[in-house]
Amino acid sequence: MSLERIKAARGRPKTLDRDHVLEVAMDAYWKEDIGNLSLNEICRRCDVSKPGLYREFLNEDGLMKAVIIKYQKEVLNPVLEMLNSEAPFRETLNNLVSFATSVADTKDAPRGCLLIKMRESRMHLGEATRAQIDFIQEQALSAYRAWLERSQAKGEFNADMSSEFAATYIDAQLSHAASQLARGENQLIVKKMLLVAFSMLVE
Amino acid sequence: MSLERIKAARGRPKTLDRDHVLEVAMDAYWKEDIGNLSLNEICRRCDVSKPGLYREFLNEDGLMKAVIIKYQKEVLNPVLEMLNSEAPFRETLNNLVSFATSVADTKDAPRGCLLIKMRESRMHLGEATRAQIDFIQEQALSAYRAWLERSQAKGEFNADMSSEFAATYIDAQLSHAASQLARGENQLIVKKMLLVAFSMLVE
DNA sequence: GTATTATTGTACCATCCGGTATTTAATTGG
DNA sequence: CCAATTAAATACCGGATGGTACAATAATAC
Repeated sequence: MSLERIKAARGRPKTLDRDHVLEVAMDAYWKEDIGNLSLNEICRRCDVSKPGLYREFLNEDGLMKAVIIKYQKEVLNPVLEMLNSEAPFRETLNNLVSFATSVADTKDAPRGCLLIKMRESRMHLGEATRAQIDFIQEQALSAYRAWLERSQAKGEFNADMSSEFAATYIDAQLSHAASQLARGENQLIVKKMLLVAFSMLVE
Repeated sequence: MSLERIKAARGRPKTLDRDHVLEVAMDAYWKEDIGNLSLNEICRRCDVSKPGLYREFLNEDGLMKAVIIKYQKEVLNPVLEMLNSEAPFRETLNNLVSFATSVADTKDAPRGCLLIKMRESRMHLGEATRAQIDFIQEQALSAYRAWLERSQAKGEFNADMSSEFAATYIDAQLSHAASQLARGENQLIVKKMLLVAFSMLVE
């Protein structure tokens, strides 16, 4: 029995495709200049009226927050999963580097990391989006830290620095690589720089 | 004899203070979000009418180019001068780090580097400004390179990488530090990270 | 004093922005 | 068939933007 069909709602049927809007918006924020991307433009691109968008997401802040949450689920969480692997420290670190500097071969694929882009243009974001970004950031930092401490315990990571500082350093370098890619810099050079920056972590 | 007085120009005497406008604009672009700083706002702040500003600088692009040139003269060139010193490699590198992470103790002093800020918000800039930024960037990279090659010749720098790559790496790390400072991150942590990132260059 | 030259600021232009009031359309419940 | 409900899109709001037309002003040249 039960919710095969959800009771056939009351009023005029909804035609707005929430997921489609989020896909278009995520792609746009990821590839283009966040501060110069208007709600109007997004409405145009996914053929949705402005009041429709406001009904669904409340306001621009709401849309952006929904976008970053989608990004978190689809892109960031899989990365953080890598940190739970029992693979050797070196290997996981290399995986991180490879992942961060990988670029889909499609010509107009997004480059860099949407989270980092948003963090960099913090001033253009609303309250809710900012809060969500800070939350994700904290989450990531503690994931790095836990991974580093596990590696320390296994004797695979023993650089002369606190796990907290190392987590900050790794996050900073990966973020920097992401912005370089977003700015269009050469993928191989960026990767080489990351490896140099991490070289003292692996003896 | 001669140009004690410059011939007392013909028409209505100019009252617009070009230098004052440039000071105000440089300060503003340096401290605030470039993409959200309108010409109107700058006019308001230095009490100049909009047509006056357009007459002096042609357009927004012209103003920004004038600002970055002023910044180059007053801030960047002195840094590049450091690279001509005959001091040991380590010492000059440390000077670079200290300079990059120094923050005036005044509460509302600008943080980070205007050049890097502009490079990061490239999309908000006009043609002329972009060209000037690329020019400065090339200049800086070859200054780093020359310095590295001189240090190599003196046997003070011998990391296993080309001087070109090392120059790119150093520039990237210093730039990253500048954006972190601009974003308000802790000055001491940023400095510590820079030192770690450069640790493999000095043995 | 009058023409010439150059700089000034007011007041305006079209365009876009985020956000909303309002009317119209599509459906269910009775 | 008629109310109730929900979502739709048009058309608008005030305000900001980059940029300009234009008349007023202040000086020199003659």
